[in-house]
Amino acid sequence: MRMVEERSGAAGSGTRARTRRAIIDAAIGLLAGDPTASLGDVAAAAGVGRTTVHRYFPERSGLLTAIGTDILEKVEAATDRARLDDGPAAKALERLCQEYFELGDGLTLMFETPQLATWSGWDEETAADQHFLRTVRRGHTDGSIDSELDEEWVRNLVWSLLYSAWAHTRTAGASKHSAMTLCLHTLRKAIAP
Amino acid sequence: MRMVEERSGAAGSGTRARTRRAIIDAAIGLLAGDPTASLGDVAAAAGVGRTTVHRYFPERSGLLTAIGTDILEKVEAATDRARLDDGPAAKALERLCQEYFELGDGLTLMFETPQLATWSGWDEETAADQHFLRTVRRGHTDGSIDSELDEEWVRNLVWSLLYSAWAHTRTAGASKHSAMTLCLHTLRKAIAP
DNA sequence: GCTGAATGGAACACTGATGTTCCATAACGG
DNA sequence: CCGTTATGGAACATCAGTGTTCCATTCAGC
Repeated sequence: MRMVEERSGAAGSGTRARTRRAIIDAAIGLLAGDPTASLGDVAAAAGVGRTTVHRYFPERSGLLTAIGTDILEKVEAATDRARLDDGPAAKALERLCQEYFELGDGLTLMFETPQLATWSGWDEETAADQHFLRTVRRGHTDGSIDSELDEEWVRNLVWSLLYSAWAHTRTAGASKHSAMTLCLHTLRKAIAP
Repeated sequence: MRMVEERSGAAGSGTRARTRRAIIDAAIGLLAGDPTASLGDVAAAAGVGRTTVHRYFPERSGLLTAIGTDILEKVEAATDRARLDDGPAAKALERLCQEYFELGDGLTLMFETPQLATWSGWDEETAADQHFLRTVRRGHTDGSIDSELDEEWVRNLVWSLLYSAWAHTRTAGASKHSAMTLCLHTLRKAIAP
């Protein structure tokens, strides 16, 4: 018998936690390429049986929610690492850009997820989101960000550039580094006053 | 009996052409919001019976192909209207941006369509695409476009900004005009040398 | 090595979308 | 006004994905 475990996010016994991660990671990688992939495909990609997937996520929506939560956590962690409150706001956004870029497939998924499921956490104001918007406003004040660009537009812009950068590595076959360079170069000029 | 008609794109008799357009337009509007919408939903949105949809497009993929072709035509037309060869290349891109912006839902769909169907026409070099890339190169020469940004990156950038602009009207509830202003403002700064 | 937890696979019922056929009715056009 | 053309709706077969159950097997940890 096991105690309460299986609460909110993480799993309990080592084996279960590992299997759960394997499924979620495989699902993120697979759904980023094809949001309509079946649970059977996810199971195959994770290297487990379809039955096992259903054991961890009785309903498809449960898996989707778990993915959403997982990505959200990664976003929060990346935001923390970017130390948004240090130095000029414009520089902070560049650091954030680099951190977010490392999210990889999770990034792609965030663009396509609205179609996957009506995931409740997106439009809600997350801590990371608020911190971002606050930083843009700080940039308006400290003069490092063009004050003609309101916060929401800058947020959209950053996400778009990140998406473009990833697309650039795929379509133009560019290296991650050169894509990031272009991305930052463009961001810097776009938000400069 | 009807003659050859029904060739490549357009339909034949007036009534058929009108119904066909109604279905395609409804499908574009609907699929832009939910790419997984069923043919029954499309029929309802178009104000016709599900049977009629199947009569025009025996298979779902046929409808998807028709949509792709339709959007592609609109893109070509918009590109022509932008008169890319007139004036400084940077200004030409701004005009193009404005024209593309008017594509509306078609724009949204172009981002999500790769998942809808393996539509052959996307990666193929269309006339509009080549004209675009050529214009960017012209901008590198005439000094109106930052030569550190290669053609493909500028193309990705323009599409991203357009997507952002539309997203901005939805999420931030901005007017089309103010979204376009932000979009152009940002593009101008981003591509300036 | 032993025991319970974890897994894989087969078999099943269920659902929603797709695609087809047929017929009665409405609209179009000369 | 009449015949052709286009349409709507019902009924049907089919199919793929989902979710469930059961059982034999394997694995992990003590």
